[in-house]
Amino acid sequence: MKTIRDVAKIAGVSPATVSRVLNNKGYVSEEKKNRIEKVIREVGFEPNQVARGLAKKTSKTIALLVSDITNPFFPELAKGAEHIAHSNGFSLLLENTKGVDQEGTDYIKLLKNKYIDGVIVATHDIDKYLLETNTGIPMVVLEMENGIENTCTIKVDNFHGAMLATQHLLDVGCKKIAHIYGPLYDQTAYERLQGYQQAIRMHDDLSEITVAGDFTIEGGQSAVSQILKDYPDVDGLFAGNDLMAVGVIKELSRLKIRVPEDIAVCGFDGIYLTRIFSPEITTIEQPIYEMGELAAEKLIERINNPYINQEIIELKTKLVVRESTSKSLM
Amino acid sequence: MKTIRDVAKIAGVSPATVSRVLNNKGYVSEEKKNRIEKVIREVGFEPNQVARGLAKKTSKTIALLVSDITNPFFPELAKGAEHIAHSNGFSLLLENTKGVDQEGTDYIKLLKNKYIDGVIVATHDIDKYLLETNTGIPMVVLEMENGIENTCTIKVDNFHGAMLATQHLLDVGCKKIAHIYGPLYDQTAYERLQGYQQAIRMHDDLSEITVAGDFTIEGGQSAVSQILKDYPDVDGLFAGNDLMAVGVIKELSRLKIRVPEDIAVCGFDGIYLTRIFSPEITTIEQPIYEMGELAAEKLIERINNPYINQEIIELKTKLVVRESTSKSLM
DNA sequence: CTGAAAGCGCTTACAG
DNA sequence: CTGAAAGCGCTTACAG
Repeated sequence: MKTIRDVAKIAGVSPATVSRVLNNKGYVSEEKKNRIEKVIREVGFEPNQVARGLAKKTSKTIALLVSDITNPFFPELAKGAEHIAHSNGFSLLLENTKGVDQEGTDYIKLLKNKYIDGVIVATHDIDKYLLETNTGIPMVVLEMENGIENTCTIKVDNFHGAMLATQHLLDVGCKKIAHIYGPLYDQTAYERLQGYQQAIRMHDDLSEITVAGDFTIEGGQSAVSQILKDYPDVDGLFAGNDLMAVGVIKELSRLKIRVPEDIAVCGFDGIYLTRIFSPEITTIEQPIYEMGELAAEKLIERINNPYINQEIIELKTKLVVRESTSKSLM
Repeated sequence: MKTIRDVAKIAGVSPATVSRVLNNKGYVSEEKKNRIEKVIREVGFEPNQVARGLAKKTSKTIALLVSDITNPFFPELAKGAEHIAHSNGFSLLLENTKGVDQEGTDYIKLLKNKYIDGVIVATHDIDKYLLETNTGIPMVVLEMENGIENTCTIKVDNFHGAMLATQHLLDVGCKKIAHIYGPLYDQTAYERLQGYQQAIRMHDDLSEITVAGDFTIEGGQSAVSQILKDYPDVDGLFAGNDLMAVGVIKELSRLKIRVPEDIAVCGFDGIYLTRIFSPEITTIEQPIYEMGELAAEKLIERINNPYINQEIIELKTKLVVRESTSKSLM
């Protein structure tokens, strides 16, 4: 491996001058600049990122904290984030936080010891406030917050989306609609529940039916029997996320209840699975890949300018109608 | 942030001695050792990984190269790899190789410039031989090779698995079984095709029906019409991977052909999707998560001892029978 | 057993 | 505009 000293020697200049052209900062004569660039190309020199990192306290890498990469929401997000990271010369460190290190102290250490330049937090497993105050590292938080000092929060209009979902079920003729909500410490789950309730309350002849789920397939499955026990005449189910919608449909299929003829089902998130499942699942779609890209963009913006204040970005969701609610198409 | 000098000063020793206890190498008196460890704990000292990296030419991170993390095979693999990486103090860098940088020169640069300690290659998008010869970095290759000098290859017995799948379709009463194979530059696809052919040839009354697919859902979908055009009486389909099996079932459902009553379907891989799809999909299961773990273990073994020779590990697959072939259960 | 010194490969005031 | 020097925070022969 060539070093900056090798380049300097060949070009007949000092390492400092080479460094200047590498970083495009400080004055350097056109003539030397050309000479140095030529040598760099000829010997195939690439600056050592670790050495540079030590000197500049940077690593050109950002971390993505997700609870569990096997949850299909996250690969899409990760791909979007990685795309933008790469186009800006950053690498992406992947961390699964589920089941590890409650307080996040290990992550704090990691981020600091490796000079990680920024972090995208898409998990509830660790304390974001602690992370922020203890590292001072630029941060973008996804999907789950009311905003944290010095960070950018990216979320979607869960409330509105949930209203859309509920209204859609009414539109296709459902008379009795239940909602399976996610864990309420998750802001997302809470807002969606509120949206459902609001939509129901706008109609005097409807009443709320809600049951707790946990955002997993199994949660969706077991919620079904609970609902049917008390409300055997339910004809519409709005699941708080797509994974639960999948569970719901599986369970209904097991019970020989037809979707959407007997019960129409709508999910939330827009993970790829809703498109390939059979029946294809109606859902409130979030722009997941784009959220990943935006998160990385905002993060890099903050890395380049640490003095940006708190910021909250709310993205639009949209209803995507598919087989699981297409009664009229049957 | 405290440095090793701060610790040394407080403990009344030299930085070199602190370094010795940090690395647990070289002699240091019990008394000083205790004193130093106490100070380290008290001030909460953590060695700076970047500085250490520069001195030792290491980064305590391994890279995982996958073609596309949104392909459901890879998150499971990544999770397994990350688990082992973390328990050994390594971080995981994630790289999606699809559509970027054909020759892999960018990756070569990245790996060298950041002192990446090792790399798990689970993609066809870049030239592994080039990678090996140009970086000299420890490498584990997945699923796709006959072995490369100085690397560990982990694969499954695709041939045997494909025979199992085909035989299983025969066992449940199929008389006319077609195989949709993946792209043949993929060793995996080739071996599975061979396994299918071998199983068919063992029966005089059967003949081979094969059609090319591309390991995607869409590929599975379009293969169905091709097969049905020429062989309308097909009653068993063995898809070269699970994604194609999903496509096959979706297309059959669209054509109102029942699975498994009219046509039984078997996939290959054992991705999580086969368990949650409806109908649940019979498949030849690979231990994906465990492969991720094993890859990381083998890699770390090689990082710690660079003189390990070429190695090929073949794991067993197993048949998992589910609804898509359960004719008798209907 | 221990410390001073040099080195890992860069960057960045500083002086000229 | 340019170079010598010091520094980023560790590690590792080397001498004692």
